[in-house]
Amino acid sequence: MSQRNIGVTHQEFVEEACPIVEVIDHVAGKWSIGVLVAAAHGPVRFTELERLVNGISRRMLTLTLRKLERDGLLVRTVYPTVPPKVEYTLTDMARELHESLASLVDWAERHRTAITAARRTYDATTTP
Amino acid sequence: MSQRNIGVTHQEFVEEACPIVEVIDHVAGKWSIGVLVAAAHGPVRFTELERLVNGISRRMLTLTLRKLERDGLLVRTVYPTVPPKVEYTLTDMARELHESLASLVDWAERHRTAITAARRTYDATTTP
DNA sequence: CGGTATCCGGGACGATACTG
DNA sequence: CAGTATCGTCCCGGATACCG
Repeated sequence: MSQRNIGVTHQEFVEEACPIVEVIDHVAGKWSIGVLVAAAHGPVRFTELERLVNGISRRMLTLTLRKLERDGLLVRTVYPTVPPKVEYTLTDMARELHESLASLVDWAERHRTAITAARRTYDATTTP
Repeated sequence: MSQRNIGVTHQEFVEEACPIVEVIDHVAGKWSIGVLVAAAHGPVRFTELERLVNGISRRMLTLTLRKLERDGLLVRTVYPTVPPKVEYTLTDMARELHESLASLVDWAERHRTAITAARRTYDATTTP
């Protein structure tokens, strides 16, 4: 990665090249997985997602949704009612992804105590 | 997330709770997937990984390896020779994860042009 | 209800240089 | 070969406040 990307941010530079690593980074990002999995059941509203995705802030939810919409993984449907109603739906491309994500989450749930234990051991042996 | 986590970083705070989102964040992080997939073939050396994982810097490779080792996903074996030789091997826990990761990478490869196209469309319709 | 705007601290990350 | 150290930048992401 040369230093001659003057006037262009690293973000833009990487997007230009669009390697898989960057695609994965979007799709498998901290919040993206939660949102994608939560939206898999069917159309989901903004506030629902806020509750379903544990620990996400309103700001990050908005940003994550916009990013996923931009990548063509989510469709945003606005119903011009009062109060407003907005629904998010997975695209076919995203639905195809769902199984991989689900198995990832499953793995994480099954092994998270083992991971916590491994960390404690590692920390104990490196910092006495 | 209360504001009363004085004296404790956000990192530490989240690790304490250790929710799946944080486990996934480690495992599915930008570089972690690449490293994990590259190491799946068998024992891999540091320099090999540097070549296999496209675009990673030496620094990030080291940090990623340490993080994965700490989480109990990688075993680091040092051979006390000159020049030194270090091998990284997946643990059983990590090997179990490999299939999910591989299908994720496969998905990303199959759809990355579609994603690039979706972005262009999105950008064109939002910023005229 | 479903956002947007602003502020700001801390972490992610590359570049560069040095080492056993 | 396989790292560590240091530095500087950019961006992630929470807190808070405001809006149609």
